Amino acid sequence: MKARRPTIHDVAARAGVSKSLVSLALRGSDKVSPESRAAILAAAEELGYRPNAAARNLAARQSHTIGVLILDFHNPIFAQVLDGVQSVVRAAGYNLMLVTGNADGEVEAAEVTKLLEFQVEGLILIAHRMSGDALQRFSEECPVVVITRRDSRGPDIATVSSDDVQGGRLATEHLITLGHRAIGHISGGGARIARDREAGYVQAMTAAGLTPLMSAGDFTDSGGYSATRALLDAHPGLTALFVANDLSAIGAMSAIADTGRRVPEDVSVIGYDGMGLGGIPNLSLTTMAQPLTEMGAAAAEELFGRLKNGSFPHGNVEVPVTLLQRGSTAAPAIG
Amino acid sequence: MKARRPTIHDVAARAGVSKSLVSLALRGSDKVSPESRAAILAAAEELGYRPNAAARNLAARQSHTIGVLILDFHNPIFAQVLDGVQSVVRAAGYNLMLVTGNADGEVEAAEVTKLLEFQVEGLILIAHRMSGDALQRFSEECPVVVITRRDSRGPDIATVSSDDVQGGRLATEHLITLGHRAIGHISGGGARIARDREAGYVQAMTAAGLTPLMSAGDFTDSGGYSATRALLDAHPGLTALFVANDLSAIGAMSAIADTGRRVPEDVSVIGYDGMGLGGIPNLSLTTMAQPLTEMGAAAAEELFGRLKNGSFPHGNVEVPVTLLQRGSTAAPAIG
DNA sequence: CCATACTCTTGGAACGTTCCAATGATGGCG
DNA sequence: CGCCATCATTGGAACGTTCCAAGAGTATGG
Repeated sequence: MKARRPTIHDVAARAGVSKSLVSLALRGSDKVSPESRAAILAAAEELGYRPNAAARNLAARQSHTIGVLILDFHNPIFAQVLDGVQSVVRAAGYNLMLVTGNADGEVEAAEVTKLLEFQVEGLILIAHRMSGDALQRFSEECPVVVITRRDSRGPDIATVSSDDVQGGRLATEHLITLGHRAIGHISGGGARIARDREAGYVQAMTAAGLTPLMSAGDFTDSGGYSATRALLDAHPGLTALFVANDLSAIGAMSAIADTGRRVPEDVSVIGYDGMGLGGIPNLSLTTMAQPLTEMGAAAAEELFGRLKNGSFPHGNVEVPVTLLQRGSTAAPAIG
Repeated sequence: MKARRPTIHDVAARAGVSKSLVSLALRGSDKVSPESRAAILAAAEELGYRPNAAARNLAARQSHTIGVLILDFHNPIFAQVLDGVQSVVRAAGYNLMLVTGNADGEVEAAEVTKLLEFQVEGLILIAHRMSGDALQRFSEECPVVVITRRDSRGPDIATVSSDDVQGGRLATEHLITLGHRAIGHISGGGARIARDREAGYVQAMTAAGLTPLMSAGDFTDSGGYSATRALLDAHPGLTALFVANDLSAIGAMSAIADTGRRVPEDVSVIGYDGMGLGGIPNLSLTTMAQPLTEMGAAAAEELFGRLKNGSFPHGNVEVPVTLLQRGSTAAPAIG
């Protein structure tokens, strides 16, 4: 079958030097004579030599690798966050190991465990569903930065998040200001962030003397669709909807269309996240926007600050959510 | 700072056995006495022992890991493909290492190189932009399965793809059958797949005696948007558009809306891919659908077949594209 | 001309596992 | 009672690197 991969010894033999010098030369040390370097590079090239990362990490006792957990690849907002993470990590010359647990806390913990077995030097969680306990245990082994959630804190845990309660409040107030009274909420389920946004909604409604009307989605497009169908069946008089995230809001708008209503003429819709797709005028979804790519970059900066200087530069970064008014919200029809 | 991580030796000492027995017990061998097993498990637990993957892979001379390259995390269709890959890989008890080159062939090659340094046993490319040469070289080091592209073949390369020329033809013929004559095409740029779909479009148009009218996008939503604006400016009389992929089609629909036209009353739009979001009635995008998750699963099956039996079960899998007629296409307005 | 410094190079000891051949203990059987 | 098979266990040699202390050779300065 396939021949054994050439090792550093093979390169050394072919170049007529010791393995130590090959190691030095290949890593670009300046204490290798030009002739030796040339011979070594040529030998490596001819043999098709490829260093063994396992051996390198083992011997060097460090991996130069950051582990990243992504909540869900189907939601494009996480790709935007990942862009920010990746640019900083690449600039620092580090590697990235990327995993997902498909929004299941148990699977996530198993995947993160694998990352730790690979000796990652730090962990960035682009949202997650793990228990506080699990997170705490992981943070004892390497520094952790959590994006979007802020419920677990500690000396080895940094967070990059926004105020979801406030965001939920602002979104609801936008609808109230437009003149809506019958305002529903499609929640994101039991997750922490979902409950915060929901709490903001309830606060704003209560403060305005209005009755909260809710239906539970799950942050997915199809979940948003069915929750909206249910809520519209129960309360046909709704004129506005605050949906827990943009992906669900896309589903909600479909549900609205399917009941013969128009957006925003019959029902206004505001989402949450500021996803790229939402920026497309066609969807034209009014939303509470988070600076997604910046959040990813900030998380990576926190981590490298910690890796270099022993402590997180900020520890807990709070980014603003801003109302991005587009075409899916309007004043209610008179009557 | 942090204490040195406990090793297998520490566990052995604490359990009062040899390191070899610990290794055996931890891997679930049946030739370890129940008492020893219990003692070892307890010791490992108490010390918080975590095996070192680098050492394991080095000593075992295998990584039990599959490398996966994803073209672009922003396009949700690849998440669907990944679902299929992941389910098969997990069922086989293998690990996954996931990378992306942000649709840049050079970066992709660099990322794949890192995967090979980690001794991945196989490679799945969920679309890619690398040169045939680069691909060939990689395939000499481990078996490769390419999804969506079929232009590189060889004994160590399998493909899972559909007939993009045919798909482009079918999409165009759908519009022709509806009665359209002024049919434009928003292409995906110079990539192989893009050119194939474009070729199908040109074939169908020519066969029907119609003039092809094209504008180059780049498979992204914003690229689709601007290419569509340009094409509509140049040819205001267009009544239908075949767009190279769904993500671009979403952008195209926005552009159409921004010029004051409606879909499908003024302009029909057909996309390509069958992305999940397209299934939402609101977007309601007619599309040429590929069985995305199945394609991912099929790719993984090919790879494991090769790993187990030395040869790919099929080598080149062709999946069908089917017309998924939804609300974005209709007969042209009379006049 | 010798001591010193500097440049380049080297062999061996790690790193934390797995694998293997070998060892000791136990029990059944003729 | 001795022999053999079976079972549980062991130490040492890999795996392919990096790191380190030390060596060889050459130039520098007194």
